Amino acid sequence: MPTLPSGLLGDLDPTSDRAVFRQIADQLREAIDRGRFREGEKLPSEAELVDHYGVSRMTVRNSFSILQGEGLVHAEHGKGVFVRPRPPVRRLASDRFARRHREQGKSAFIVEADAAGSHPQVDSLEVKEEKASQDVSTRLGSVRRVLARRRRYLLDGRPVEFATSYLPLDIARGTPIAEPNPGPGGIYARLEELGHHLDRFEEEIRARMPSPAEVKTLRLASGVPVIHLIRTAYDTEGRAVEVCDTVMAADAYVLSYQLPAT
Amino acid sequence: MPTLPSGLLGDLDPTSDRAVFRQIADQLREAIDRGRFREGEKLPSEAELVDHYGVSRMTVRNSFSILQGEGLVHAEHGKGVFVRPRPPVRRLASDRFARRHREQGKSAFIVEADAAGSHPQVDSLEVKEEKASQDVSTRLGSVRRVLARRRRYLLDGRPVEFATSYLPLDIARGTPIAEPNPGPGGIYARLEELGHHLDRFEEEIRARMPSPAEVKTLRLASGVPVIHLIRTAYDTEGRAVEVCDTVMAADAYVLSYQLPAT
DNA sequence: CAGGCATACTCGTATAGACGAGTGGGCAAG
DNA sequence: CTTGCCCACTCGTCTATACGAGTATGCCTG
Repeated sequence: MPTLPSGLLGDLDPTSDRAVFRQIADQLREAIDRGRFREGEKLPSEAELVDHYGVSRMTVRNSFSILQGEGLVHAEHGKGVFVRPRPPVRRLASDRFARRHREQGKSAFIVEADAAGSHPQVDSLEVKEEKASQDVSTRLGSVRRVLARRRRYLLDGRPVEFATSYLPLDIARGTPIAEPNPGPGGIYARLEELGHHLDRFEEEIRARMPSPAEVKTLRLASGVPVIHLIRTAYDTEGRAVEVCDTVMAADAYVLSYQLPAT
Repeated sequence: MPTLPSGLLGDLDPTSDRAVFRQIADQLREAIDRGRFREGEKLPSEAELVDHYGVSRMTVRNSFSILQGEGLVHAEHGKGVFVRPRPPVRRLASDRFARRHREQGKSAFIVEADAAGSHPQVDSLEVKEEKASQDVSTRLGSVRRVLARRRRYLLDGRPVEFATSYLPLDIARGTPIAEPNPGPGGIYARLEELGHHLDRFEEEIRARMPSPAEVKTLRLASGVPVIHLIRTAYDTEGRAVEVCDTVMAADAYVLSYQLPAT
């Protein structure tokens, strides 16, 4: 086992109140922040740190688990612990549903990702009628059953977003909206063709840690939160015509909104 | 030590591939989700779970640390492990900076919290001139130095938000904006009085795990992400007149935006 | 009755050891 | 040279133990 380059990491302060594993985590964090370890680079192995600090292995692992919780590092079984690379972020602008973006044949996601030089994919397509949850029912104005459209978005093979659209059956049933591929411009284009002219959207944004199911679906590393966005689309008569529930890997997104200062 | 009520938690599956500590975490998580343990309620102690499952204490603690990372529970030294209560959320509407909200003498935060029946506070007031960071400088259009206004917001004694406003010196120096208390309507009202008529805001939203400093300032429990919001205010001439950098405890906020479907 | 202390229970920190499993490189056999 | 195995190194899981420190309760003392 190669010994640790001296000077890379400091020593422990036995007089400090701070727990040993926190001191080790502090030193590793600082080294990462200062760029002594770069993105994707391997940190010293547990055994090396055990030697360097003269502590037991569980103490070192405890330090790593702190950094993992902060989303700074991730462990790979059999390989080592690595500085977590920051993925390229997808910027969602508040005008992303403007009519002018709805002209092309491909979905906004595909067009935008292609432009950014990434390889986009959409999978997990599921379209079915189901009972509306309490929340969705309230937002759509007390509907019992809805058409649900589920899909997962991937960039360069990595899942980044999982979204479900809910539409009242009297609007969607028997229309292209109920097809797996609703056609150019997506369901908003279809809604307008069907006479439901869109007036405004309302978006609610939360952030939280993912459920185990979300970790699985989005292949999330530990220490990565999700952004939970719920969008409601209203037509010009003030009726809610769609609710879209989206869960995004928070390390892959920046949301951007333009607000008038009225 | 009281023995665990039978039936509350299941048994382990020795044939399962799933690690023991994950199985225990699964069972606790499910019990919480089903409401068998309510918000704020104490979970079985480590010793009780050691007895119930016949595993070592570190294994039980490992299970708890999973649930802590998910933000489901929090431990209190000397007391026990508790289901983390969901605090009341503060809803931020996208029209919160509209002029009509700027008339009253008190800040938007105080007015809104009072209306919601909470006890609001603002502290950590710091107003000083400093060197602009690279990011702030870019956003404000290559300024070197800025006026920085820092403050922390609390609801019912709990810190929920930490914000810093940056303004170019040529706008803010020597004006009420450079005073600790800028007066009724806040700095946006002062900006308009000084002839900088606000035209629009741009808000960028990210979510991530907090830094140790943010954990301290916002007294965050583990497993609680932060929402990082950067707002830039533009005047009618298109000049950026303020950048506000805000870090919010994600469990205390829902952001809401109204978007036209143009 | 009031105050203080002892105690039991809680989680926090740390050690030492064991075995398992994924990865990758080198060496030996074909 | 290629194939396949072995081994070293990595992290993952689990046990058993020890002591420290915060909390709450009840008893004992004044």
